[in-house]
Amino acid sequence: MATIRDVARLADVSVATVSNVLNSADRVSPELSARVRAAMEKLSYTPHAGARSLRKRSSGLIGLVVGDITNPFFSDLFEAVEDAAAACGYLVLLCNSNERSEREEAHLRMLRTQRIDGLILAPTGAVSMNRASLLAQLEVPVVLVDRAMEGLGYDAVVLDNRCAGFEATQHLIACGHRRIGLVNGPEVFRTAAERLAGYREALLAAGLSFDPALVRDAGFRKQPAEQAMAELMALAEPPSAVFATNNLMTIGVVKALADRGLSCPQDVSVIGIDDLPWADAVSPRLSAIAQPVRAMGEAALELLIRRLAGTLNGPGTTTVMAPRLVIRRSCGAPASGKPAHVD
Amino acid sequence: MATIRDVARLADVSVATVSNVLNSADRVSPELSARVRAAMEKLSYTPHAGARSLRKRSSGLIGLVVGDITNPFFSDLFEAVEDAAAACGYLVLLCNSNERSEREEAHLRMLRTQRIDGLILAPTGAVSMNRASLLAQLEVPVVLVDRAMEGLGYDAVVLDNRCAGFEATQHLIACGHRRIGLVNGPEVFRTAAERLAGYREALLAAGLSFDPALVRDAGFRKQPAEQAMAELMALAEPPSAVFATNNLMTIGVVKALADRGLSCPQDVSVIGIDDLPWADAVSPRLSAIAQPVRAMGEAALELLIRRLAGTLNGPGTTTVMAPRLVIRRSCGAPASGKPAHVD
DNA sequence: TGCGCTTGCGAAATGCATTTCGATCCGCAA
DNA sequence: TTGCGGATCGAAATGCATTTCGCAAGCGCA
Repeated sequence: MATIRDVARLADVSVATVSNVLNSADRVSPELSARVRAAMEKLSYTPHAGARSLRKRSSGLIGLVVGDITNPFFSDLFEAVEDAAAACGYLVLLCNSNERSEREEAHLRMLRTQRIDGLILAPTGAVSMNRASLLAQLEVPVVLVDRAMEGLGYDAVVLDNRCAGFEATQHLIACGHRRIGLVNGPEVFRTAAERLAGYREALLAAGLSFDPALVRDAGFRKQPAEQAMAELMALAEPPSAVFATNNLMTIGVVKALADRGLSCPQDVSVIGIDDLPWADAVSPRLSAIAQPVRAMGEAALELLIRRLAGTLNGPGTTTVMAPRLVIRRSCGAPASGKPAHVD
Repeated sequence: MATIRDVARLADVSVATVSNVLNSADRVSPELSARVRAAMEKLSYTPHAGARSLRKRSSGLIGLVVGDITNPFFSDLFEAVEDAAAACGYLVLLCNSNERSEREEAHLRMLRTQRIDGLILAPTGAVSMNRASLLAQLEVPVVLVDRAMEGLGYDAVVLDNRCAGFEATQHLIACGHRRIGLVNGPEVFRTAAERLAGYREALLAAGLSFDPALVRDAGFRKQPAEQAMAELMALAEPPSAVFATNNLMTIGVVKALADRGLSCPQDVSVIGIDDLPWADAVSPRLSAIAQPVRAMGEAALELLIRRLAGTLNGPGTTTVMAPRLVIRRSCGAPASGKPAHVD
């Protein structure tokens, strides 16, 4: 493979000139530049990223670590970040932790050996000291997405989760529901805690009482959500509507309903967080709280770029994005009587 | 950030010894190794991937380029490849071309500057000479996934598309259907052409005639599939069942049906290629031809690893994977009369 | 014509880890 | 005691691109 020396030799200039053509184009005369470019073309020369990152103190790499790339939220996020990064000349290194923190930490270490210029992190699980120190060792700007971590001083881009919880619940209340189930994630996550808070506020605002029996932790996963939903429906007084706080759990809830022969929204209304491409194709057409995923990804990248450029300094900022209620058909008036109980 | 020299100084050994501890552990005595390791720990030393890739002739990076990471097929593929790669000590660089070949080519160039050790490619669009030469310039093993490219001599891992088309169609025929629509991708893609071939064979085997009016090209995308389905249903003799040859188009087909107030499978049966996590949760519960995505990703990576290790030589091989028919509820007997025509 | 400055270019140092190859030191045998 | 093989270790070269700094040529101006 051709090196910069080969190009220099062929163009009959010094290597410095070739480098200047590549990097500071204005420092070399047009005709010489053309000659050099022709030589590069002929040799189909491509600079060596390793050598380059060795010399400059930057690799042009940005890390993006997510918990589950098969979750549409994260794949959309990746797409948004990659598009925005490409526009700035950065390459993004995607790391999928499968929601396992050892893997996440292994990834963090490997990102360090890659000498990434910056990191966008959607943290999995709780903040361990271990992870905090891994992040610090990176010695690069970090932007948190989706889930904020307190006290580390990083920038963060998050959904207004309280608002999301409030609006979803409010919508169900507006449909006439009085007993509303909540299939939530673990409250140790701020996202879950805040969505719960919004739920409670909406109940309160409507003069409804909060019933802990209607709230389940399904770990943000499909399978447990199915189980949780089954439990809710087995209650003496089952809810007439359910709010699931992420896309995976929404699927679980809908499946649990279908498995018991209950239909939505006739028997039970459902609303979820995260809109999905097929939500308006299948039955029930799911109403949802949509997250502005693309905007979140772009905002995160912009924060990172500004930190890298030195345009942004000082303590971390938190950007809160507004959720958007998408009304389809999965929420209707509660059935007059108790829903048919199939078992 | 600490360098190998700092570690050497602190451990009071030469840099070569530190390097040996890292790379050929057996070449250094246990106690010295421990001392070095302690020094690395204390300095929280991490080797510089750039410098390393400069000296070794490999970067430890594998490229994976896909057309659309938000398509579950590809995000599953990434997950499988990344898992397998991590087990072999490789890092995977995901490139999302958004199905645009300029972007794909830009990615290929950038992968070259990164000096990737190997590439797994799910090619977008047709094979241009341009792309072929970009691949050749990479000078690394290439494994094709999902869509094979003829004549370049690369290894490939593909679905048995003929069989997939055959089985899907056969299933619909077994349900009693006689007029079966095909919402296919562009026939310039072998995947599409072969799925069509399977469809025709199944018709033939059942003594049914092939009606070109029932076949539409929806470009493997949702929106056009919706349109195509609308056209099919507007036919004087609309099909009583439809086979969509990928997940995006399946969604479009289902949506078109729902939009016209038709229900599945009562009015029209639907089967698609690619199984989806929500397929058994919503209505219709979609029957589908599942692709062994994980296995395909793993097979692709293994081929690559064997090429890299020199265990595998010679001309490219093609690994054909068997599809699996997943029967749920979206295929039933055709309605006795013509389906209600709502417009 | 001569002086000083701008501009364009090249030589060489630099960044970090790997690897080759020669040096050293050990124990063991003669 | 001397010599030798083997096990360990270290000095230095190497890979590639960037960048600093000095040099030279070309320019304008007096």
